[in-house]
Amino acid sequence: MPGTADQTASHDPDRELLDTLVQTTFVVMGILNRLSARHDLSLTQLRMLGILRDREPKMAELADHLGLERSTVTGLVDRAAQRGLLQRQPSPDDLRAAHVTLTEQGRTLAARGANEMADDAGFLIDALTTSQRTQLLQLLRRVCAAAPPG
Amino acid sequence: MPGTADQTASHDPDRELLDTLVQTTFVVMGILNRLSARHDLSLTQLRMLGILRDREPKMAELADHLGLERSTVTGLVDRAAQRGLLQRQPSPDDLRAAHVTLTEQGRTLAARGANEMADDAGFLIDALTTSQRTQLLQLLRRVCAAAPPG
DNA sequence: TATTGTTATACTCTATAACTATA
DNA sequence: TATAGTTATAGAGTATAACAATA
Repeated sequence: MPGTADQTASHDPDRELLDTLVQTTFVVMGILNRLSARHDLSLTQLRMLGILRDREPKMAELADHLGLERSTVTGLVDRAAQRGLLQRQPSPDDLRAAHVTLTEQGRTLAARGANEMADDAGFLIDALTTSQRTQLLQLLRRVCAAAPPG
Repeated sequence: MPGTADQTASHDPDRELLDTLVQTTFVVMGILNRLSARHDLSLTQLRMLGILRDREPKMAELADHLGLERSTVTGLVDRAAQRGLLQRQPSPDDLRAAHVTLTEQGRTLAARGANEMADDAGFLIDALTTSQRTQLLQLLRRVCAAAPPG
């Protein structure tokens, strides 16, 4: 922070909190990236599997969840389907639409990812006491609640 | 009896905390992605500018900070240099090595990114009281402290 | 010999624009 | 006409392997 006309974290406590939140984001992203790579997945693919664990959205809905363009999702789904992780199911009420659903293999991999995340990221909260973990959970829930529905 | 391949967060509080941490990560990543895109930057490029605000690392060091391969960073630096955001400076002690340094333009953009982050992500902590913000900062610092040096 | 960085190559990710089939 | 999804295209991000120059 020294050296520059720093608008950085300096003395604004909110700024400092947001900086730390961003730093935390990169830490978790790194862990998720390595975890994904271990299974020959991108972070986006892993995230997609996570989303599909409790949803069977149409392509456009999936694109919304991911915050990506429909054409991008076409490719993501193509590659995942080619690996046998998911399928396109025709929609009963709309001949144009397709629902994306996990295969057994996809469901297994998604569950495995969740388990490995617990293993790989567990050390992050090792230094926290039980009550600190509870506190952090409450606070992060409030933060997520502020975000637009994903 | 979790015979029901119990999906999501179930009842393990640590699992639930990590899930929420991941969810928070995707929320912040989305904000950072949109912020970057607004300036025709990728998230990685924005992050690189952030790193270079208080460092002038060699290529290999920058690669370590980013958690990417040296060859990948060659391309990232090439494109950023072409836009006038940074430069390669020859190292005084090693003819092979090059230090990466921000240009004035790069420094300005990095500062602007930090400011806009405060604007764009501020709403995430709007619902928190002052003491909750302090609490969250302390907790996240502890989480980041557990991570390997970046 | 080992290290620093680049090049060559091959993917995946991503967006925009144009297209098709259905609504 | 409008919507769901794909295709075509182009560029960025990423890794692996091979290479040049320096240490």
